[in-house]
Amino acid sequence: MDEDNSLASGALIEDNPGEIGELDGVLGFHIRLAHGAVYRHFSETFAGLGLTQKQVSVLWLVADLPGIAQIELGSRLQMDRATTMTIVNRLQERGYLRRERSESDGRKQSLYLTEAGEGALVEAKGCISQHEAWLKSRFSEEEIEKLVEMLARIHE
Amino acid sequence: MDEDNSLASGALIEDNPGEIGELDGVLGFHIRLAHGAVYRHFSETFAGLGLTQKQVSVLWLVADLPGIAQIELGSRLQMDRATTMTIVNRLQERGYLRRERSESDGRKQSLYLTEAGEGALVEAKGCISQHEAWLKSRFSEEEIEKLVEMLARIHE
DNA sequence: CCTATTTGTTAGTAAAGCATACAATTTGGC
DNA sequence: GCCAAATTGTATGCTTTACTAACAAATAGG
Repeated sequence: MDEDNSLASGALIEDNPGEIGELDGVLGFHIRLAHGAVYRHFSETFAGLGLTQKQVSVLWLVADLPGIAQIELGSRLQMDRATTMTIVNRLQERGYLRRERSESDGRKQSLYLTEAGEGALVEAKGCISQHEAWLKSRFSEEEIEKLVEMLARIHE
Repeated sequence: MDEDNSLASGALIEDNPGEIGELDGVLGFHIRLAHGAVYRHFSETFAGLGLTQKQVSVLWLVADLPGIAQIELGSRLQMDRATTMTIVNRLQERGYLRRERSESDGRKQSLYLTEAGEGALVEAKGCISQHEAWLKSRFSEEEIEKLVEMLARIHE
């Protein structure tokens, strides 16, 4: 069959802008060692809600920026338009999100949370709190701050 | 279509045994923050070689344990038999790996590196060195040790 | 006003990973 | 020694994810 040279562009850092520093919101971390020894902690936190991390991210972002356009949403979460479509579609089908044509620009869809969507986000944030409690049971506040600070340094 | 409740079992920790502590071999790390702000560094290190991390892991493991059975290899890298098959197949097609029926157990395939496979692994290790140099340009040795130590604590 | 760009949408594609089914082999109870 | 059960490898097909390409509607700019 085909080869699986499926790795990305080879760029060492693939990141996005945004603010670091809020302890509030650490979802997990993940280190790869060589030899396949993958040590990680992933918050599969949202499994109980039937939500993926990406979906929660979308809800969260729409809550922060009501009326955000799909293209802007996708860009902030590093998804292309097609991928954004499928995620927004599913959230809409579940009744968590609604679309409206933007008045100022008829090409754009303005996204808003429904009440159900707000409820789901509240639940998701509850899951994050649980996860953070777990994190804090293992690491001191200084350690986590140090970790976040180190991450910030990656992007300098 | 179907829902995308594709998350794993909900287990908070999904890990594997193995030794931590060798600075030698840190391939990258990756922290997820809420709200979709994903800060990470992944070593797309092997892209230039046309190898994925999993493939390198397989080569590495076979080099360490010549004659290892597919099932054992897959288990150590947390892949099921089918996934292991495809990866081993591709590496074999490229001439990096060869299979032999185990003499002691006719069900098993014993895996060995070819010379080409050893060469590829050497190259891959070179890439890791480069990556580590990058890491060390940003973090002190104590910081990395601290990081690895923190990871170890996750699994206690 | 006409062309180029942007945005959303759909459809098709490729890769990763999994479950299932099956064959060959080994193991264990009798 | 014999037969059922378990193990291992293999092939097939499915699901999920994410991408590209093609297209339509709307906007922007000369």
